[in-house]
Amino acid sequence: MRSAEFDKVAVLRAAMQAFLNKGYTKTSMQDLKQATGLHPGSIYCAFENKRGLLLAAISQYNQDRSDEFCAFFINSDSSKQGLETYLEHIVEECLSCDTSKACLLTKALNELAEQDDEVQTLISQQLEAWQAAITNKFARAQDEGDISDERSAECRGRYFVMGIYGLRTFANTHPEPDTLKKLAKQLFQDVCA
Amino acid sequence: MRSAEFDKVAVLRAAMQAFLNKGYTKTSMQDLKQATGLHPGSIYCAFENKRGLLLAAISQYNQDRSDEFCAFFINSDSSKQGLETYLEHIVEECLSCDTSKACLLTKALNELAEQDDEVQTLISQQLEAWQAAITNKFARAQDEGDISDERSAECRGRYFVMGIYGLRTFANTHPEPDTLKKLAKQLFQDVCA
DNA sequence: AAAGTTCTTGAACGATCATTCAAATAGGGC
DNA sequence: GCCCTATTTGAATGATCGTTCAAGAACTTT
Repeated sequence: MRSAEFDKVAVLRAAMQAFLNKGYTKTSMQDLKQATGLHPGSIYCAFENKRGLLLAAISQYNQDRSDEFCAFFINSDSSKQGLETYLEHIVEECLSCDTSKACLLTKALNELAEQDDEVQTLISQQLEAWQAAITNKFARAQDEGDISDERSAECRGRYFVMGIYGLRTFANTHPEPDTLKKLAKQLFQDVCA
Repeated sequence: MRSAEFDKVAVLRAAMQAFLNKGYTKTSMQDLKQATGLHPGSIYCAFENKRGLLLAAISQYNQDRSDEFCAFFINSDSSKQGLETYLEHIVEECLSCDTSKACLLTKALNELAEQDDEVQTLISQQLEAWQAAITNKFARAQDEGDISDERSAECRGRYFVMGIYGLRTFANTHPEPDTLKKLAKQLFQDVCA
């Protein structure tokens, strides 16, 4: 038995960057070859086809983002504070120059949802899990006494997620730090009220 | 002199539907031929190329949406009420089955912004004009005494636009009427507070 | 009604795409 | 150290893409 020579995680991270830069359809196998360092045959051997590479890259992206999210809460005893810092982190991400400011999940969902049910289902499940994780933090914050029980955690989680979607789209045409920070501040204030 | 035989506006509306269904890149000239009824040569004669057709379709889309927006305020003496009805209309649009629930401007911006500066500029200007129109209605509502002057109309306009972006994206994974209506209700309450 | 000009038609073009495959290469088991 | 098997390689393939263009059709003018 001979094992593959490449680092699968590194390849997937390179592929997700390529897909983020140009979108799935416009990213050619040549682009992917250059980005990942893998020849077409190797990609087909490891991921079946271009679409398989996208699915694997999406899963890796979700894993990375999930880990990143959790990191905001491991050394914090205030869930509310963690959520606020997380939101500030997203704003910073929107302000960064590179194209990673978009979310691969929503980007791929917008591009492929209507023509690929499997991609649609996979991404929907991952976005649902992300929303559930956020909702869970709101419930924690309520337990910790930092947020009132007047509105449910589910309600707040949905609104927070909607706000992040909106912020990301808004940042496409208004990448000004002050504007985005002010919007995020207001969003957080409203979602905690 | 012989005039063209086709109805330009009807062709552009058909083209925008095609672009909304599959996205710009994945909409082939064959798709456009079928959608518009125009043969490739005629499209190139009238719009120079596929990209020219997209630009014209985007402008037509913007025109249609602008007219639609204005209609919510012509027979109303309450700008606040008009904005609320407009938001409800957007929610209904998100809930409709067809693919027109997405916005062609944001969809095209997401797909093409990073590789086509002219598309990026055109769409940004139109989104900016849309936001300015909304901001103007908030200023009117303040003049009419229905909304306080505590926060500026610009601030409220930005937040409202951000919320609509978020609602549209959220609807992709959660097309449930009750959820969306509740989110929109909360959004309107927050933006008017 | 005939001529002239413009629009329409759709086959043909080169380019590029995702994908395949047979040859070359290199590690694991004996 | 040698064979076997799995991986890597990259040129070749067929399909599809946007685009072009020459011929035919139709409207306008005289």
